[in-house]
Amino acid sequence: MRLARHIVSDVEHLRHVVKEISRHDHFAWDIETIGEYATTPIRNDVAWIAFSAPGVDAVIPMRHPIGNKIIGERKEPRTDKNGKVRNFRVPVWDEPPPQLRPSIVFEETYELFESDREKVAQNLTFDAISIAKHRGGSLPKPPFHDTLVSSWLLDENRLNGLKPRVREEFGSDYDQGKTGKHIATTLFNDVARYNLLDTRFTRWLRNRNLKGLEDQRLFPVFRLEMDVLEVLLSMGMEGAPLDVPALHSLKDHLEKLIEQQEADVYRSAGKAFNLNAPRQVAEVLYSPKAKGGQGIKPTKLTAGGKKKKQAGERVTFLDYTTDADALEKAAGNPVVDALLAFKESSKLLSTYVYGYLGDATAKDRPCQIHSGKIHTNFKQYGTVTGRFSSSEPNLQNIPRPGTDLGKRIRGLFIAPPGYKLIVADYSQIELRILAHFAGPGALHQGFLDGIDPHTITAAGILNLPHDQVTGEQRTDYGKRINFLIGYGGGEHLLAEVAKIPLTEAQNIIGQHEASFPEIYAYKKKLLSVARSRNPPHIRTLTGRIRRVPDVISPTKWIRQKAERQIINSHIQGSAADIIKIAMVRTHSLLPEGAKLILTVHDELVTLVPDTLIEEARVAIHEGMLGEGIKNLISVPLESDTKVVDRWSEAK
DNA sequence: CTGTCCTGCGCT
DNA sequence: AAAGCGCAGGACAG
Ligand SMILES: Cc1cn([C@H]2C[C@H](O)[C@@H](COP(=O)(O)OP(=O)(O)OP(=O)(O)O)O2)c(=O)[nH]c1=O
Ligand SMILES: [Mg+2]
Ligand SMILES: [Mg+2]
Repeated sequence: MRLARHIVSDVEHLRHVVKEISRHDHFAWDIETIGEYATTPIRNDVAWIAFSAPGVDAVIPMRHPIGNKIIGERKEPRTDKNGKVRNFRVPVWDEPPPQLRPSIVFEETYELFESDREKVAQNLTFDAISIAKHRGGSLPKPPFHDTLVSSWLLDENRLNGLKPRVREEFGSDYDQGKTGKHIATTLFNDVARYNLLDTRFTRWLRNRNLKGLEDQRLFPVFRLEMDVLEVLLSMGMEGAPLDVPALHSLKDHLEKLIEQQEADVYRSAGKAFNLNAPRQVAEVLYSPKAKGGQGIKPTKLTAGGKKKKQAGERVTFLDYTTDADALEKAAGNPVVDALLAFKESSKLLSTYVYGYLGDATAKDRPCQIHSGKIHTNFKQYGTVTGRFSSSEPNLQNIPRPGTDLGKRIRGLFIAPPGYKLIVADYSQIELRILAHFAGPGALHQGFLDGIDPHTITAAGILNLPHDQVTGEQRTDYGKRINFLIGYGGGEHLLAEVAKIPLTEAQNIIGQHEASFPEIYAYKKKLLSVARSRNPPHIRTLTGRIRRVPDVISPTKWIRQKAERQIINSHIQGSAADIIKIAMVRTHSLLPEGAKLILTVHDELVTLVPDTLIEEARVAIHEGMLGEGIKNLISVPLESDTKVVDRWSEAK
């Protein structure tokens, strides 16, 4: 490859390239980003952009900081993590060649991204949101092909990053040096080559994946996913508004609280130790009183401890778990009680408060708040079942409002003045899907009759009348137990979770089998279908595939685990299908000004101007439950919808 | 210094 | 040995 002629550094060349690309009905693009916020699409600086179409490969540098050779060395004082100032030797490079200004590049390429050509990228949301900044906030227009998503649909179990995919499909290993991780300090021509190859291989991969989608009859799901991608773009641009002053007060509150709780533990234990270090905690709790410990009898091994035992090694009390469950069994011991209190607040402070505010002294802990909003990364390819995952930060594990601290954290997510949050969550979603798949029987009939199985289960276990089951009891003794049993949980775990004797747990599982034979028949059939295919797999409601080769493993425990995964994936994956369809429908039905901002597996959070509440409510209802979605399953779909100022108020 | 594993825990 | 996630801190390897 003659690299130089693909590098675009003047406007005439750029215009020529745009014209060449325009002759095709699709093109791939890829960007390289730099700066403190290189991996934050709403904030990063786009330093390079490259395009690829059949017969066209062009790479356009815009703000690469360095040239092609090292010309010296410089000492730079930096503070290390212990706060000490040290001198680091850093290379000095020559100046980069002349580069086009981003404003010109995005002006000249503007129409390409507006056109009806298919726009191809690997992890398209990142590249699209990153360039929207330079396009006056305008996102590229569909149609799209995200090769990360198509690769994932074709095989959810493998690494679907560009490098491993290219290695697999084309046998090329073009970046052993991990250029992508440090663009700003990589030589100009090396970045150019890297950016060009990424883009070209993305286009090639698109062509490969199109064939695969066809072969595996995955086009309908792929089209759904590309519609979902548009919604994710909008959500990524919008972000979730945060009550920043309240976050700072909460920080002060938690820091004071934790200081006290820490002191409480040390006082009761008679010594100081690292409360975040499980082995140190185990030492204090489980070593005999004579040796200065608490002499508590350890109950359950850690995963590592179990392995040791299997391997025939000796286990000590350092191999026993110090998790909250184990500690609760020793409740009453002052060290344990103080430790439990500490664990709750320290988890919340480090994950949700420091996590959002970041640490100015550590560049791997950036502040996650931008103009009062948090923009999570919803990964469309983030699970093997079809659900999204959420990261940087994860907004799908915000504490429930059941405790004071949980309420204060969930309450940080707000509607600004003049707006409301509409929070809509499907009712018993996966149980309804199970009823659909299992067909006629008690569960199916129950849903037709309007029952709430979570409340019924909780009432049964707690021996309470239905109308006396609290929301928390419904979750802890209803939901958890229904899904535990439904997804193949054993009697010991059931006894543990439900806090009932083993015999009662055995009874409950036996009764379940007797009351819902159709569920067990469905599972059996599903597994035999899965096993009959090569490789073993199932398809969800929309035809999404989950491949579980382990279901034919000769090893019993591996095979049985795979069986549970198949059953769970069929149902969880179908629930994911439903929420994805609902997102696409809702997005297009919402009035201008109302925006979907979050999704939590079976929940949609929408930010709505006060004036549009009723319109938006109707749109969300229609999106989640209307014709065309409710027909997907044979039991009614229901949702629970709340209009609130703070997320914590929806419960 | 960076990267990886383990333990533990937040959520659906 | 219900399923599916991501993140923090400690411990350790390089
Ligand atoms: C809480 C929980 C949920 N899930 C799955 C199944 C649920 O249907 C799905 C959504 O979770 P939830 O919305 O918490 O539960 P739900 O929809 O069954 O009940 P509700 O009427 O209160 O909304 O996530 C589990 O697999 N295990 C669990 O412990
Ligand atoms: Mg629900
Ligand atoms: Mg939910």
